[in-house]
Amino acid sequence: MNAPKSDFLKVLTERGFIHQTSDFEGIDAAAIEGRLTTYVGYDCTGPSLHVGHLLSIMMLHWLQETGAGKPIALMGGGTTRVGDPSGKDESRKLLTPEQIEDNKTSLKGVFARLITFGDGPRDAIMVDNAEWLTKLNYIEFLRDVGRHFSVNRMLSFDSVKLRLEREHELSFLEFNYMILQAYDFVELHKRYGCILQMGGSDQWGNIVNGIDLGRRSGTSQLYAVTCPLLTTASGAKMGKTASGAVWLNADMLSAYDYWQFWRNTEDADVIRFLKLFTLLGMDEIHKLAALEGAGVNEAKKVLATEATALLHGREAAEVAAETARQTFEQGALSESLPTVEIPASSLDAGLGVLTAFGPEYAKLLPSTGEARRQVKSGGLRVNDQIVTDERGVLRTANLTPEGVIKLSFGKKRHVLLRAV
RNA sequence: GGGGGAAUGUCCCGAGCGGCAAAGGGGGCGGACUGUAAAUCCGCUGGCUACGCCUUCGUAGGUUCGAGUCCUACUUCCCCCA
Repeated sequence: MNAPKSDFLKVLTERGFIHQTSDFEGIDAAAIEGRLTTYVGYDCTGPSLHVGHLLSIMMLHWLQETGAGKPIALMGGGTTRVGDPSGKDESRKLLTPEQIEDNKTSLKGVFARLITFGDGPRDAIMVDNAEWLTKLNYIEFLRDVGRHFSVNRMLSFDSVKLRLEREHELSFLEFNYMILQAYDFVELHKRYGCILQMGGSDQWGNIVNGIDLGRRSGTSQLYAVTCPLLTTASGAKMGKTASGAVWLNADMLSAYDYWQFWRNTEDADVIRFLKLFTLLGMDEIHKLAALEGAGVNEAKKVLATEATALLHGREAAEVAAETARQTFEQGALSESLPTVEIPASSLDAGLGVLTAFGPEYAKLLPSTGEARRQVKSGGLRVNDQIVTDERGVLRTANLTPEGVIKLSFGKKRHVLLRAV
């Protein structure tokens, strides 16, 4: 591939967003003319998106930022009713239309942080494929769309092949997912002149299906861009913290925890992530790249703060950074650590340590059994004192002058219990 | 249509003569070492009102003092014959 001429592809290329493209020159030309109306689809399977989705949202951001075209965030209100079989062994249990609707509402907020919505020609729009998918007539659909798909070929796609090879059930319902996604692409072209679909590298097959369907239905040339699948340098799938997925919604994962997630990046990933997940200029990133040894920690802090600021706002990011500084660098007690309120009466009565760490209170551990094991391996601390007695009890006397009890699990996770 | 196999700890892979909370990996978590990193080493890896109790081996029954293990039926998948 030749050097890109458009700002859009320049940025995407130098920041490492591109895994595969269907026609680099063609996309480049359309971007220069500013007519690269582009969509990315998001399923509504959960109440929040997670870091894995962030990559494609960033691509939409750059699309808009460089004036390459109009971003379309497609909510899969319709396709979610079918379920994408990609990469999963089991069928997901079907969500009710109500759940999907709730999820959709919950997902929306994140996009506005990174792309500008509105009515102008370059403003982003959000559409829901339920709008057209739920109105389809089966026989008509089969005749117009179904005839363009070869089952022989569909069977060869990874999403399908994986299930078949592993002897797992693949329902006819899920089998149709890729057809619907292809149809979406063509429909978005008809409605909004959309000519590019972006997505994760696992979506390549599905996107190309859409391009093929477009050609056969007489649309103009459609394009595909995929981004790499996110993994850490040591090969692990990215997007999990110790406490679970890295959600983008603030009510699912606090700004502090989000900041911590980025702070704990492996050395080898810092620069790559700065390019992908922050808006810092390349020259600035190159400066950070020069840091070595323990100095890399400075780059990690920048990464954490910038990434958090994008999603949760600058102020929340600064607070998270400061909380971390006090907690980790000074070993002091920061009152802005995640806090759980407990009735003062339960301290008067005495609260079992194991219970305090468990799912009812601090939620640092999933069960008291797990808490018990952690006591044995010295992983729990109360006010920085290692817990040695699993039958220990927290009382009012354990409250610090600030009126809290600091519970720590491992070296990195801390929760304050505040008596009220 | 006939014959032969398979399903195990709800993260995955995988052993399991009738006494089994069930071998071993991987992954995950904790500890040590570090820099809130990686690599390495050690420990842990069903639940609970906890020297005891409860729930787990595809589903439902049965035999037995006792079943993951034996029998019957069912479900799903694989292989061979037609």
